[in-house]
Amino acid sequence: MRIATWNVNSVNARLPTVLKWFEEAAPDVVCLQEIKCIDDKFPGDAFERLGYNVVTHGQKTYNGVALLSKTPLEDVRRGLPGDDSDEQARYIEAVVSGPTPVRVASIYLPNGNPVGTEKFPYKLSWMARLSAHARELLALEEPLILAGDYNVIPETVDVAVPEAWTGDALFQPQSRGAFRALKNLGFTDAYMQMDGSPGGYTFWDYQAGAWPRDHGIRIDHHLLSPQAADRLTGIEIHREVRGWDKPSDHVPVVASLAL
DNA sequence: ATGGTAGACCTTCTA
Repeated sequence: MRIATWNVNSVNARLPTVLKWFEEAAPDVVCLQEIKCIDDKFPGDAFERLGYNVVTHGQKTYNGVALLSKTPLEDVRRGLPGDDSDEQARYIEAVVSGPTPVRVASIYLPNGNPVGTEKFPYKLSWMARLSAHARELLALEEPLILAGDYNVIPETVDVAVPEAWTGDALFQPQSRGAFRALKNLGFTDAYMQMDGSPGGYTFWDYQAGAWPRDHGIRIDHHLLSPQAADRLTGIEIHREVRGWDKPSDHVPVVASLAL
């Protein structure tokens, strides 16, 4: 089973590109982020025609996440628990049915910039809520994958030009520490487990020639529970997609599991 | 030259 995560930066602006990748890569499960539309505006028909079941947690203009799967999605949760006043659509979770069911979450972690505004503590409190929820999910002792745009550069090897990111929320010690704390609950970072080589970037800014200069960062991650990590067989970063027409600034990342 | 691009959408916010 191949499980992908992709921040598409508007599913409607990018629909032909997204569908092209789906047809070429034929993933079994996809976690989308930044769909940038409400549920009613999500182009579900186009994905259903390709054989996917679709669940969304959308929002007008900003954010929005979705899960797509070739097999039915059950036990759907929309929104991260822990703060009923949080109106940002950044989390959806479901169980992918099959011989070995696997629980999958599509995560769009807050960016947090600029540091020094209310956005940064929002990021950190959202990460604390994610860790609290993840702890409960780990207690189920099931195959579990938390995949998405974490908006965290874990280590210096995960950024081409570290000095350009020192003041950025994605590379703050607090952000990186919170990511390590989440991982240390018992998760495996699929990329580090299967590859781990420097330069495994998943995002290149639209500005300042970041893509042609390969000034990227690795911020899209699959975190696997022990029951999922034991079945992990590979990780692929589809970086060529960044060179397509009208690309997202993120590329798809695909984890393979023996399920 | 305090830059540069992209998307939603109504003038500015988010990234």
